[in-house]
Amino acid sequence: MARPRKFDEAQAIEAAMRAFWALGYEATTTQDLCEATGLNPSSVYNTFRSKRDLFLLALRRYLDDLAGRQIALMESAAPIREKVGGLLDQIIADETGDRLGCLAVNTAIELAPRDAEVAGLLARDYDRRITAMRGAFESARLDGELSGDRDPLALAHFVNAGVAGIRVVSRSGADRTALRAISATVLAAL
Amino acid sequence: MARPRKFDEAQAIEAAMRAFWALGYEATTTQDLCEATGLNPSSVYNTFRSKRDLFLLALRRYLDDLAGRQIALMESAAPIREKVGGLLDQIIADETGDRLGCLAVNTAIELAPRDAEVAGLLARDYDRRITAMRGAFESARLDGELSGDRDPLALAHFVNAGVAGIRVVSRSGADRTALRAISATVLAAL
DNA sequence: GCTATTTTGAAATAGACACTTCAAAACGTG
DNA sequence: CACGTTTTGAAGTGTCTATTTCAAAATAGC
Repeated sequence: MARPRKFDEAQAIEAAMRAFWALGYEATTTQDLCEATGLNPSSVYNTFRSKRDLFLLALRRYLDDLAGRQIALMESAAPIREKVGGLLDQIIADETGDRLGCLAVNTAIELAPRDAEVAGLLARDYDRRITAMRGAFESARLDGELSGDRDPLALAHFVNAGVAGIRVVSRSGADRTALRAISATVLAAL
Repeated sequence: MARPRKFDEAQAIEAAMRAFWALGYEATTTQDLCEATGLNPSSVYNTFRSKRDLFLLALRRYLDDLAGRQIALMESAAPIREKVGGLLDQIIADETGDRLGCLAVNTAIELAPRDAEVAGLLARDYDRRITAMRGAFESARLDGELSGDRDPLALAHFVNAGVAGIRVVSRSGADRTALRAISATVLAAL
């Protein structure tokens, strides 16, 4: 019926995602995107319409992945302090290893204030993660792992802010020791 | 001796600071800077050499201001929980009021990963604020406001991450109630 | 194997962006 | 008041950026 594509759309979105992730939205040029995906501009624009539309696809993919993994962790059978500790360890490994950081945090800062659609995607993702984490804190309270007077929703927001805070201060020059101190203090506050 | 300037350099830096603050480094154009400062491009470039140099001046100014206010608060005579509570209240007012956010956080995310000089400025500022806050926690321990087994440096890093975390989750869609829950949990953890 | 339809590659385009040029203007000083 | 020097405004400059164009290429169905 027509000439078939040479490339895999999902793979291209993932490549674009990595480019946006590493460079930020504004600093990523169409040339960067073409090099990352291995595509010609005409293919990129024929398939994805615009840089912004491609970014939205990449962001959606990133957020689904992120929320998926966090929700799985929160719904697992481990004790609550192990779940939260595992999450924090993951963030620290992330920030001290490849130093890529987090596309959700980057986007919340760079783009959300002036792009309502982006802000909406982030808010939806935040809600999903908060809901899963609140569920985990509620179960923990029922299991007696947590004192009954703690508010699961407040704790979920608190841990989430801890995660975001670690990411930011890591980029402000805090070293691994500092990040571990923060993580330990967050855990001790549960 | 020569034609005098029509404008005040410090005022121009402050205007530029506000533009970078609201829009981010990449998204702020030379035209934005000219409009914000009320200057002709030739005056901007004659005075400040480049967009990046002007940004560095604006960032320095912002960080000095920020650190100055935080250090003054930490060195004040109030009880430690009042100091930290006041700081957190300020952040929440900031994020729910004019919604401008924080240039230091924005820059740590957008620019620091690919600009060593910027990263250096942020690291220096982070150190100053941590030092002042650690001092406040140390005094509080001596005054018996804080149990003796708490590590003042760890607490300083923790509160700082809490501040940054509140700013990020606020931009991810968290509402005022959520921010207050985070603030309360941080305070309760001291 | 022709046709209709879509993709691809190379080249182009229009506008924006960071920055410059240069002559006229505006002083302090001698 | 004229000189030396710097600033200013208007108008550029070259480069980059997002996006488009268009003809050639590649298929599936007839």
